[in-house]
Amino acid sequence: MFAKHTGHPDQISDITPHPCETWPDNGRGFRETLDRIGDKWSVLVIGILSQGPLRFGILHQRVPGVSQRMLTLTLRHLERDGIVSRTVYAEVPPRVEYQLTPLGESLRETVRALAQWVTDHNDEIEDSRRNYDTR
Amino acid sequence: MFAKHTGHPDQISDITPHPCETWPDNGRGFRETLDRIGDKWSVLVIGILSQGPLRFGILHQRVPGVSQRMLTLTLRHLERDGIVSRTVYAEVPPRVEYQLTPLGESLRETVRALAQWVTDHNDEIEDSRRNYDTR
DNA sequence: CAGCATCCAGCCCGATACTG
DNA sequence: CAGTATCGGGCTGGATGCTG
Repeated sequence: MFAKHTGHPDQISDITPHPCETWPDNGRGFRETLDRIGDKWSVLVIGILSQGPLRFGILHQRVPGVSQRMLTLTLRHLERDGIVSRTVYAEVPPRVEYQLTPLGESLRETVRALAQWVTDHNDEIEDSRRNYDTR
Repeated sequence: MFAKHTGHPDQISDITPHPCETWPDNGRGFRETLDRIGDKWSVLVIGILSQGPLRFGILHQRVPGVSQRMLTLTLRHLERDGIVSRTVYAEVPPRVEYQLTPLGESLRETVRALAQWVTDHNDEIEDSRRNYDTR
């Protein structure tokens, strides 16, 4: 599917010391999983759920700009991947709560680190953009 | 670009104890920056560049599945954001090298942690998917 | 309340062709 | 080698309306 490199000799410009340190393997699954984590809403949802379980409505309010449809889809995907669990309470009106699974918990720190980085460097990046745009 | 939400009233329903612990602020920039990091190729490119500077062609070979067009676009975006720098050498044939800026370097650990997580839990996730799909 | 179904506009991104 | 230009299909994702 990929790695169909044209077969020329690796004329690596010897800049990097460790040639083995390339990407994990280019496996199909790797890409797929990365896409899931990297999609438009997952990180936000995981970040918010890392504070505790929440029901659908609250989640909807807390993720700025997400539509009902996309929140539902995102949650289904995360559920499918075993990152989030869904609990339906037999009440009326219906209540559904979402929370991180242990697998999801293990993503917590990473996601928060990412969010932290974005928060910390946001200004810097916006400056860079303005600079780049006006030249 | 987005966030043209119809302006619904904030009727937050007081369920959570700490109202401050929400997302950084829902700022426009935050979403935008997160989108950049989270887009299809950025993480891969940053991960590879974190091993050292590379020229365009090599990068193209090392990022599995990326088209020339998307690699160019991704690099332009990262350059605009100040994460990657681009150096053109006045030679023939032309040589252009890309490397992480200090800002990009500061993303290194986070990105590698993310990649590591995906690698570590990929199997688990694929199992979960299979399980989810057959019920 | 939580959500699915439907419609459909817009962009993402790959394929292809061309240039300095 | 390292791009730019252009085209077009597919998928993303918002809006709306309807259910249990």
